[in-house]
Amino acid sequence: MSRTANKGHTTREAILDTGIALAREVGLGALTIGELAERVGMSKSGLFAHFGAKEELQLAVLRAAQARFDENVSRQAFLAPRGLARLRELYKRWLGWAASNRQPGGCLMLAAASEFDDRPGPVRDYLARQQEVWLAGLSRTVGFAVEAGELPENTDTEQFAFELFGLILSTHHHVRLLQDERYFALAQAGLERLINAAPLRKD
Amino acid sequence: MSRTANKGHTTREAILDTGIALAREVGLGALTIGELAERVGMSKSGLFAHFGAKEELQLAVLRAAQARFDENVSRQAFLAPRGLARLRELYKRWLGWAASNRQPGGCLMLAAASEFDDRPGPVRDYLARQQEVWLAGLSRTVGFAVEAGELPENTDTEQFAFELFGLILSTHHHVRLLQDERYFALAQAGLERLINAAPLRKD
DNA sequence: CAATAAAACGAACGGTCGTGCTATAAATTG
DNA sequence: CAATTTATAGCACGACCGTTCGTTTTATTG
Repeated sequence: MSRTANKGHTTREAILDTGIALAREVGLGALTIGELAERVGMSKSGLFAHFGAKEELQLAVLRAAQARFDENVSRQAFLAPRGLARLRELYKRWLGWAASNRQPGGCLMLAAASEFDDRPGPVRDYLARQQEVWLAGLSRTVGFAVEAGELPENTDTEQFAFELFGLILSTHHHVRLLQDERYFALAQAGLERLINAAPLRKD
Repeated sequence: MSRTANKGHTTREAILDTGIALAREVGLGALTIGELAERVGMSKSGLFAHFGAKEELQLAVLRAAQARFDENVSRQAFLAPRGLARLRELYKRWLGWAASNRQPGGCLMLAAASEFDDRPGPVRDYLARQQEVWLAGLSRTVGFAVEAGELPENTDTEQFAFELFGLILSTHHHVRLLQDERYFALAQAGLERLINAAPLRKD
């Protein structure tokens, strides 16, 4: 017994890999079992047996995408020391993940959030939960820069995180729709303005 | 002959009204002729005859939504005098349009852009074109405030517009996904920071 | 009102959807 | 290697998809 890999587990991973790619192209809602099975090279029913329901497949794809995001963005950025260094590293990796058009489809979580924000159910719940966690993590990362004395003491970290998110979204939107890499420069300038004129708490 | 209204034109308008609402709920790509026909109260084939192809229906729905946006946001904001007054009015109306959850589905154009940014074709082309026009209009509106002396003379209007768009997107994203009206306050603070610490040209 | 044009319908088409079942093939275990 | 669990395939189902076509109803016009 090779511990990590039953046959089932192995093919399941392969399915999710291809599923992420396919969902990026057509959208998570339009992800179809037949098309996915064909790409993976197995039968519809064989693939279906792994998940038992379409919605379970969607959730599994989403969880797999989230795991890759955590690995490539969060975990890597956490290798940088607390403060502006980590914040900058996080922003750079996040931007690369979300708006890079090296691979088609952009960020699956952002696309899925936009697609499912009006469809109650487990998918939406999962996305909302992850979003809350991510926002809180962002605020904390900004907070470390405050603690390090690299941002004003009364910086509004939530406001900072909210605006940082907006910069990512604007870049994502414009790069993907208008296919113009020029927007990365605007994203960079936006971060610098956030740092140099950070939003302050009102009280 | 009542000039504006053949029977055909009238029902076409009704179809588009309902079509906008339905597309907001399920997404423009998942907009279905049968479901739409049922909601309008007519036969599938009868409805289909108005457009001749699914893609034409999608484009027609998109154009109708754009017309409503222009009417309720752009045109109304242009009643305010050039400068910060108009900019603030535009922002307020845009925010209300995009992120208000009084009616379900949020902004159709934003959702459609996210859905179609990877599907080449007329729908994507239309969305990209409208996006360029809108960004240019935003920059010009900011420029008027510069001309009025209400923003620094060397304000980077494109950067300003890009960041303004990010604030709208961040609000849209968070309000719709997390159902928390609190984010409107962050949107407002973001605009004030843009005005009080406007991005400047590098040269 | 009659003639004509426009609009809506109903039925059917080939496809694909998600999802059950039953049988077979492959991997794992003793 | 034999026994058994696990994974995959094949087939069928009802439902709905976009689209076509011929017919019927409704508006418009002279």
